[in-house]
Amino acid sequence: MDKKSKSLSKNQKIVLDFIQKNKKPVKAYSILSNVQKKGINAPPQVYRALDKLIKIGKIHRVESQNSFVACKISNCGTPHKTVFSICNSCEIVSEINDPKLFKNLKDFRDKDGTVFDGYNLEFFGTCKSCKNKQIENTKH
Amino acid sequence: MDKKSKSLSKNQKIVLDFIQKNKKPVKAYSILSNVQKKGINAPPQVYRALDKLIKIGKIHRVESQNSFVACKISNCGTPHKTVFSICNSCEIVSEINDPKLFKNLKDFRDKDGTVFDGYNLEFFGTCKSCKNKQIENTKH
DNA sequence: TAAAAATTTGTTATATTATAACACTATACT
DNA sequence: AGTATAGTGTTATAATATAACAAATTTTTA
Repeated sequence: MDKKSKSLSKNQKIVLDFIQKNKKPVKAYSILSNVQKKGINAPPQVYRALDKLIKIGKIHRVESQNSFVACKISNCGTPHKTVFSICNSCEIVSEINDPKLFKNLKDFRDKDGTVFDGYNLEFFGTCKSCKNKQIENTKH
Repeated sequence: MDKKSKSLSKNQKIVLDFIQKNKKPVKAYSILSNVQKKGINAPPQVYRALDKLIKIGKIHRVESQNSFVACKISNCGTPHKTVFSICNSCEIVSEINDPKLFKNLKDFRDKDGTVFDGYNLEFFGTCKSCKNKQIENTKH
């Protein structure tokens, strides 16, 4: 079907599997401690798998958190073109899929007319659920 | 004049001064080793100054590089509303000041209608000077 | 299909980035 | 003057990431 998808190696599968099971982004050393029972012993094994998974677009790095999250955009396959919203309170991260915004970013040129290969955009705010909790805590 | 500007402390001035002298973003430990002669001895002193300078918008953190750069937008005073272009080759970083893009980002709402407090956008590409060098190296 | 090339693995050690905790000092506020 | 707030200096350590090397595996291609 998908010509691009060379099958992943053992460690890459293990790491991807763990990341995909998590709703929130996960940290490298959290991945490590959670997959040690599967035979991954040391940081380089995790970081190598992460590098590869990022390169093929299966996961993204959340720069402001040093954490990693599965790509939610069906087989986007594009690393380094990412938009996230991040809750300052619970730190949950959602990948944003907004065609109009994508177009704005894709079409952006700087003053020199430079065309960019990629971008990373992180929005910060308070998610709905956390906002509701804050309101709850106010009335007492 | 500017009611907001409480004067900076000694360490904050030293750190800001060093960052402003550099065209490229600087790393925390590079700051440290460069200001030791001025009496800053340990990482926490640097990181505290960085935190404060970020909070008041004098500098910004370049998330993908773990580095710090002076704000180029005259007294923008707004932390966490940043747009950078980053050269993949020489790693030079320019702060982008594009009103139309700012408006797009400011006005952006996610599906839930969440309003965001801030954002960080990093564009990646090859700067003009590096592109020219690459062309130079091709013809031989 | 055998040899060469490229990728992945496992491992140890170490580099880099960042914060916790504590006692103390300076500055601003009323 | 007294208290609150912010900043300092210090030691120790936590958290994140990579270098380097030998071996095994998979992919390519001749």
